[in-house]
Amino acid sequence: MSKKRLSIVDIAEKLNISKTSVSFIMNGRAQEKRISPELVERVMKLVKEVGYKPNSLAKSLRTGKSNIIGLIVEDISDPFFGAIARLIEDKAYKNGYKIIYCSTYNETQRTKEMINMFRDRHVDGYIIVPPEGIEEDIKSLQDDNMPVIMFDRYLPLVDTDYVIVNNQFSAYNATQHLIGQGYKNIALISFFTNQTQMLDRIKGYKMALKENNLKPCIKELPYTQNTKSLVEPITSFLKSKKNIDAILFGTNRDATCGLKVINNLGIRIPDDLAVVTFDDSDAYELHTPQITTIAQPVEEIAESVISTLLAKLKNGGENIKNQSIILHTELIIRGSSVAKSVKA
Amino acid sequence: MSKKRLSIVDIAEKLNISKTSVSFIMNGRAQEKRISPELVERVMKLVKEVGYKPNSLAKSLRTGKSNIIGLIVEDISDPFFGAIARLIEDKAYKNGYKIIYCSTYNETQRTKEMINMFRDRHVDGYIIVPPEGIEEDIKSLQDDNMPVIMFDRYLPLVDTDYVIVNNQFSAYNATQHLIGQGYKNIALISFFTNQTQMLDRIKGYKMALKENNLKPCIKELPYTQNTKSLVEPITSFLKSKKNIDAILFGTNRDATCGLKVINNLGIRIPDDLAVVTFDDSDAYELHTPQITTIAQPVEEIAESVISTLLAKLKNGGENIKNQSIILHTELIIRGSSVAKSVKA
DNA sequence: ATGAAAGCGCTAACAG
DNA sequence: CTGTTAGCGCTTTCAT
Repeated sequence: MSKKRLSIVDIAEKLNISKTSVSFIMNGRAQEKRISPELVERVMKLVKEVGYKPNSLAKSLRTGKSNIIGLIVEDISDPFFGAIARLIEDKAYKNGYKIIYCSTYNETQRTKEMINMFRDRHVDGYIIVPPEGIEEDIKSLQDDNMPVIMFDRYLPLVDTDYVIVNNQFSAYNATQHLIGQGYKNIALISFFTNQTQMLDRIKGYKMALKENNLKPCIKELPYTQNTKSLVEPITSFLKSKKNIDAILFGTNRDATCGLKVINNLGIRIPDDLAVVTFDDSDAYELHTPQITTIAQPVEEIAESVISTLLAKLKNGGENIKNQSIILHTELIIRGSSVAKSVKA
Repeated sequence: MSKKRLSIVDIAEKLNISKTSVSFIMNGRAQEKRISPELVERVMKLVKEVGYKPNSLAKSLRTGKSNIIGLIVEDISDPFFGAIARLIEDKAYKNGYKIIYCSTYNETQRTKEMINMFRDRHVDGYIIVPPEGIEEDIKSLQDDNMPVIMFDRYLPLVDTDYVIVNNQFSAYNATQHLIGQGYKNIALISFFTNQTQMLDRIKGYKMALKENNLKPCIKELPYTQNTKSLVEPITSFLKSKKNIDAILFGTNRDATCGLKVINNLGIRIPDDLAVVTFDDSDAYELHTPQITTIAQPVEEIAESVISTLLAKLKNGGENIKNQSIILHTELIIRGSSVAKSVKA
């Protein structure tokens, strides 16, 4: 069929007019340019007929806009990020933007490469879940006037838009909940990082304990794509800390792996050990007993991220000051954290 | 900083040479064009110094190649597709290709639009999990010599590369397993579609039953993004079919929702009802009892898809005949399908 | 109201 | 060995 794509000149030639007119008409500027409705009619008819589509690459080259948004998340196969990616994608498409995405796995070097690839590809805006150490790259993006918005966490030393949740309160609240249910030796198990979301969660956890004169006990895990490698450290931690009676997991990755270990060891929830985790997932609802979670408002996060970015994009990127949007989580209390039963 | 990106002419001018030379050198064709190593040296030094990056848009416009692969899956937030997307992305990047992705939600119209967007964006190749009704669009892609590979299912009326699993045997095998464990009233619950993977699964299920003189019982569900709407039909099905003693779920979506219903109704697994499902997931391993699954070889699928596509891409897209790659699943037997206990 | 022409940054014939 | 030049397809200023 269409062995060769037709260009704007093909259209112009067939109609014996100049490509300028075609261009104006295609871009809805006929009125403005006072092109006769009759001509507009003829052009549109032919365009429809032959299925002419402007070459967006050429358009981008000329205009400098690509209508592509770069989405850089920690791991696209993580349910939390996957769900947000889906929602963002959806809203972006509805606004005429496409998404190029990739995963950082929290690797600084990889992230830098991804940013460069996107920049190279002339994406119009960036949505980034930042690992540490990319401050300079972000600044350089901003120097080029590229809109950048972060979510899940942010870089304290760079002024960007960002959307996060109230991590500190969420962790504080969840810990208070456990304490209220009678638990006293509450551990926090989470991957180790200096990222803001985790720092805040740890802070909230510690504050709740302090308020109640309890001692914190934190088990730091490495960040790894291969969750199997988390089994050993979690197992030995649980074995060595027999007095722990409740665990707060920092992320769903940690919890998913942790629950496997707990089940393997035959530890009963909540009788032997109460469990609360960040991020909701089907797995927790299906678990027996169901797992209490700090559910993040996934839809609101996606909505805030994309609408903030689109606003900048429409506006030409300037004039609007950066925003910090802090959304609230919901503590969904389930069976894994019910009141501690008095044991023999 | 870099208020304005420099172009190839900037480099050429600074060195007082022509942009052609710069272009050849940048593309590693210095040797071939017998450009003096000394000049190459000088150019590379300046390029590094000022951080010159060729404008890939202009390059694409000129060469017709974009180094982008379009990935169209059913739902990026589904664990199965998310995991494959991640692996594909990884391998693509390693080969110098980027990924633009989107989700179809099995909607024909949406898929057509996505394909058009990708085509418009001049992607070099397509990886598609096809819904029904896009045969013409695919053929049109092929008319333009675009490499297309499908996975999870294929379109019987279009000759493309595809990677699938042995769905019929897998369903047959799983059903035989249930029968071998003493179950006799085995239902299949799955979303309704004429897609090949599902047709094959149904076929395998039916054959196993037929071989054993058992009657099939199929509950068809609509495909929907909102799994909440599946609760009602599954609930009423389970309530009305009291004699069912085992269920095979057609996909992880169906199973995840189905398990919630089962748990809600207080039905015990496997005493009241045995369960087997397609697609493995953390949720099934964490479930009590653990769920028997037909695990698809996610890594192999991703590997086959991307390497087949890359081969076509390197080759210029022609000459290589299309391949059908059929990978094998693994039946992971867990507690949800152990031998039926003799009930009172 | 419409068209000519310049140019976005790059590649690749073709010359020299 | 290196440079000139003609586009890729589009937008947009400036003429007419």
